[in-house]
Amino acid sequence: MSVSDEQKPRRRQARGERRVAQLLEAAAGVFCKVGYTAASTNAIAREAGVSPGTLYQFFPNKEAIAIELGTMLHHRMQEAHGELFTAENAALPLDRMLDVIVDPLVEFNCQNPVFLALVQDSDVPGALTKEHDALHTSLIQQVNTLLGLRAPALSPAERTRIADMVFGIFKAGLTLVLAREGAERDACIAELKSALYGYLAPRLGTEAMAVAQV
Amino acid sequence: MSVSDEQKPRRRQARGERRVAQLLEAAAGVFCKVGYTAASTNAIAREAGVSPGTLYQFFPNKEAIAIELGTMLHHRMQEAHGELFTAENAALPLDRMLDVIVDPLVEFNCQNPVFLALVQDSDVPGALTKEHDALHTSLIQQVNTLLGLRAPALSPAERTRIADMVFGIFKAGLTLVLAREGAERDACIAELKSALYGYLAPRLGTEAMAVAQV
Amino acid sequence: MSVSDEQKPRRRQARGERRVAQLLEAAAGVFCKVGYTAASTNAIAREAGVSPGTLYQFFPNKEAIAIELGTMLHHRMQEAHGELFTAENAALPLDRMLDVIVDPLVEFNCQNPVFLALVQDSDVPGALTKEHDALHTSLIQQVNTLLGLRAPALSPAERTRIADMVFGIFKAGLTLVLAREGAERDACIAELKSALYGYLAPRLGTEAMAVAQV
Amino acid sequence: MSVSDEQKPRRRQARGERRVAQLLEAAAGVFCKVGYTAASTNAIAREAGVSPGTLYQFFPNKEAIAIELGTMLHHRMQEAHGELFTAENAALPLDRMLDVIVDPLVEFNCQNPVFLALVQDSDVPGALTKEHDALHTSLIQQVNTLLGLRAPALSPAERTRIADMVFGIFKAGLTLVLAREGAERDACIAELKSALYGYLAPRLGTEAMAVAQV
DNA sequence: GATGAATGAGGATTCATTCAT
DNA sequence: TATGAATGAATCCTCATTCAT
Repeated sequence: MSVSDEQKPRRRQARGERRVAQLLEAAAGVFCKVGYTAASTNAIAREAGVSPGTLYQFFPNKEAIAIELGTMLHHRMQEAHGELFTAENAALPLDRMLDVIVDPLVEFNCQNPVFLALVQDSDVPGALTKEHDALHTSLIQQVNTLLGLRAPALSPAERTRIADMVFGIFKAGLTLVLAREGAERDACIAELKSALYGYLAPRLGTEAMAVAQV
Repeated sequence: MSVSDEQKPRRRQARGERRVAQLLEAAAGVFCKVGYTAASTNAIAREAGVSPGTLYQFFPNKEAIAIELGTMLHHRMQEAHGELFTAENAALPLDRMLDVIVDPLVEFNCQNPVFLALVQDSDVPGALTKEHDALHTSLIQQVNTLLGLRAPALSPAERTRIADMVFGIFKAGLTLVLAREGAERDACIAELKSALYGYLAPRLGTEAMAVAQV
Repeated sequence: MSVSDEQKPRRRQARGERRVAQLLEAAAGVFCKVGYTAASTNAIAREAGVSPGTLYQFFPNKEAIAIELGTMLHHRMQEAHGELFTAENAALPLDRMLDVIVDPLVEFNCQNPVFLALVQDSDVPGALTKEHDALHTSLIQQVNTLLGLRAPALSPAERTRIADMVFGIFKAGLTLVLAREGAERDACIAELKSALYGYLAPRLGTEAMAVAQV
Repeated sequence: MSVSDEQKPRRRQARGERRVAQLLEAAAGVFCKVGYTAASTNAIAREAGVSPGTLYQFFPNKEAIAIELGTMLHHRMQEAHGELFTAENAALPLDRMLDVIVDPLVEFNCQNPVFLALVQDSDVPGALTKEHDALHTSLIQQVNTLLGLRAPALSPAERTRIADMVFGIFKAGLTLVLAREGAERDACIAELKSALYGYLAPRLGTEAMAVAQV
């Protein structure tokens, strides 16, 4: 088949994908401004400069927007910073490990503040379903896995608890970070890392680990 | 004023206060179930067993309910546990200090889970105004003061930052605590204290302080 | 308790009941004009001269309006004409029985044409649920019972089938009747009775029955 | 005109007719499932596996689909069973006549249940315009004509009335028939014929007629 | 004070239809 | 032709708030 055979369909898809991107961006803005619950699909459509009907041609309902937005952010984050919760990183000295993981995450969240908005909805009861929670769950799972690599002696229950706590501290710190700018913001980032360090040092040790050869 | 002049109003006040209490309790239930934003005043009135009109005889609008609920919880907490952020407590060894402050706070929040719901709304943009934030602000201020007592060398900016972070960690931990029960919950409480300890130890020192005589 | 004790509540109820009546009447009009499916709750509210919100203070949804309208018509019919499917009537000569039963039914339907509109919805798939169907079911059941009195030899299956058919013929005839006026209408009524007579005569006999003494 | 001039259009017509058939079949399915009013053109297009735009390339609006579906069914019926309302059939003994006419009609409707759905819409006010009614009208006209052949003494008004009634009874019976299966269904068909027999016997006589030579 | 009826704008979502590609 | 994106009015229904009683 010729190129044009593929281009025509692509253009159609392209228009749709552009719209989807546009809508997700608009949704991001609205979610940031008023939170998921108070965000109205009409407002999102308006922000995107399209009619309500158009929105519903791409998303079956409001929650689907949040879910897709979450997925997209997840992808975007991995594209931007690669995999962060790796065995290599897990083996670094604790302070290095935190730098290497927290800095990109914070950086990403500063540029995509919806991320936090979405993830905080997980703590508002009734707002979302399990699917919506996928982003949240997946992130905690990654932390959990990293903990397993770094401290294999921890029981699964302990690991889960620590992962939950780490993620909670991260969200809390991120909230502060995003509410500040400039030097204030940087100080906050340092504070967050310090908090994580203080919490994790007794559990993970501060030294680099010997890594198994591959 | 004559006795009767005072009694009639008093009775009304009494009835009114009962109503207010009734409504606040109902609001607490609804806020916990669906969050502030999604809570409807009609639902609150229904839960309280009164008509919507009655609700509006005691509160000018939905936000006022949240505000007053916050105030009430604040009072109730002080009644239940006295002042926690005292100079005496500030002088305790860090682990004791955390026990003495965190345990009652957690205990109180387990019995009044709206507290967290309200305080978390502070992180949802658009949901509330400054007034609503009073509870939040006041609590952070108390932490701030305690930090001043415990570590007078900290700059105000540092103190504010640490207080914010401490409160963030506390909210995060509390969220986990309230989502669990029994032994799981207790382990979470320990985790929370451990996180605070790890964060604060380098800043506040772990030893008891010599207290100035009063 | 004094009379006033009862009157005050009554007045409140009275306003509501007036509204309900008003809304049901409006719904009747709209259902007649466009059918149940195409009828919009906003149109009903508009027809009743109230806001959409008011409608929903009395009915939880569109179907409930139809159900209540059906119930109300059922009651109204019994008030207007008493019980028609009685043992006495069942014992009359067939032509008399039809006069005695069909005439009041037709009369009632001429004054309440929604009845037919509602009952015909039972034949449109997807339009209604079981509850909505109650009116329909109950009427057929009454025919069924009458058949049992008149022709005890019929098997239950036969009786059900005949009742269904009788009701179907009745609806069909009624549709014709309501579409005509004056002498044409009267001729149609005669036609309907004639159809029922021709159908039932071989099954029920045409003579009066000996009735058991009471 | 050259061959190619005709072939291209022909092919298009051919493709078009396939599309039309596809769409009509899809519409039949949807109308049966939810009724004409609740059927959405989007749903029909989806069911047909084409886009909404395509649908509107063949039909100017929703009603046109119903109309054309009616026409198509009409043709299909005549193809399947030939002309039923003939002078020969009119001359048969009444029970034979009913067998000969009703059986094929019922048979056809069992295989094309949309027919009934469409024809019942004629009784839902507001749903359709005169054009939509063509199917309905034409069928009644055929009954009317048959009555004229069988009972020339009837006045036109009487004939119309009887034709309407016959058609009403037929629709009512058909509704019952289609709601049942197997032996139940057969019993219903017998019931329907019996009802028509009882109604028509006094008007048409039961004996065969002498037919004029052709 | 208390009630509950009333409001009407706004919520999510659908739909018949049109249009650019 | 076929597509599917686009529309915007209309759907059902909810909500914070007000008002007559």
